[in-house]
Amino acid sequence: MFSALANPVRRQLLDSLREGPRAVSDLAGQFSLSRPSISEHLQVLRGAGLVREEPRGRHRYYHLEPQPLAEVGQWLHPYEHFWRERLRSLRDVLDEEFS
Amino acid sequence: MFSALANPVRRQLLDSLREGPRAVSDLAGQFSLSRPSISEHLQVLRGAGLVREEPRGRHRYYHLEPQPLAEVGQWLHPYEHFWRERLRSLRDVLDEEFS
DNA sequence: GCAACGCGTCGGGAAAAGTTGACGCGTCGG
DNA sequence: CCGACGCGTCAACTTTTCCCGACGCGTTGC
Repeated sequence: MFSALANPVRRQLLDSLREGPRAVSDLAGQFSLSRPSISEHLQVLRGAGLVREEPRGRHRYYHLEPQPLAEVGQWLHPYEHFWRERLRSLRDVLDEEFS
Repeated sequence: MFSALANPVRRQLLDSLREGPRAVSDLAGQFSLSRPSISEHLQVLRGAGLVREEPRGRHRYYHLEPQPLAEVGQWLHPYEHFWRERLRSLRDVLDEEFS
């Protein structure tokens, strides 16, 4: 899951798919990468359950499938508490400094 | 940032550091990895700003520094909307199915 | 039909990541 | 002062990731 998101190209692919389903060549147009590379990135995303493919004629539309990202949110959750804590204490310091 | 979290060992290191600062050998004990490996993983985390080192005597305590994780939260945020949407519609289907 | 198109996949090469033993440096305890 | 300890770093190796050209297969349009 995390390793699927480790690559910036794959994250950008997901970002693009937020606006709706897209065909491979269409997606590949955004990058200075060969089409096979994009195809393989999409396979990785599919392996993580983050996209779904819908073959339509000779095109193949990829759909965003965001549920697995909830797992990332779960991992992140205990830390959210921590960094909010941090920001709060920072704010307190600043309050004291400039009050 | 994401690539720093891509490795399961590094995520587990962060998890351990949630409970408080720890020395390297102490951390290394949890894994079936050599100590140098752990050291280098910690360097990666330090490069991402996720840990801070506090040398104390011949030990070196690593502290969790969770702020940069907020960046992950930000990236995730637009998707949160999506997967909640998904769960809601799933719930609606189930409601209709079993009501 | 048949040429052009859209894709997946495979083979192979390059680059990056991960792992370890060996070494060196500072610190601690006796 | 000296041996043991904790740690970072380096050199070398293995594994994984990334990228592309080449190929094959089904689809589309003429």
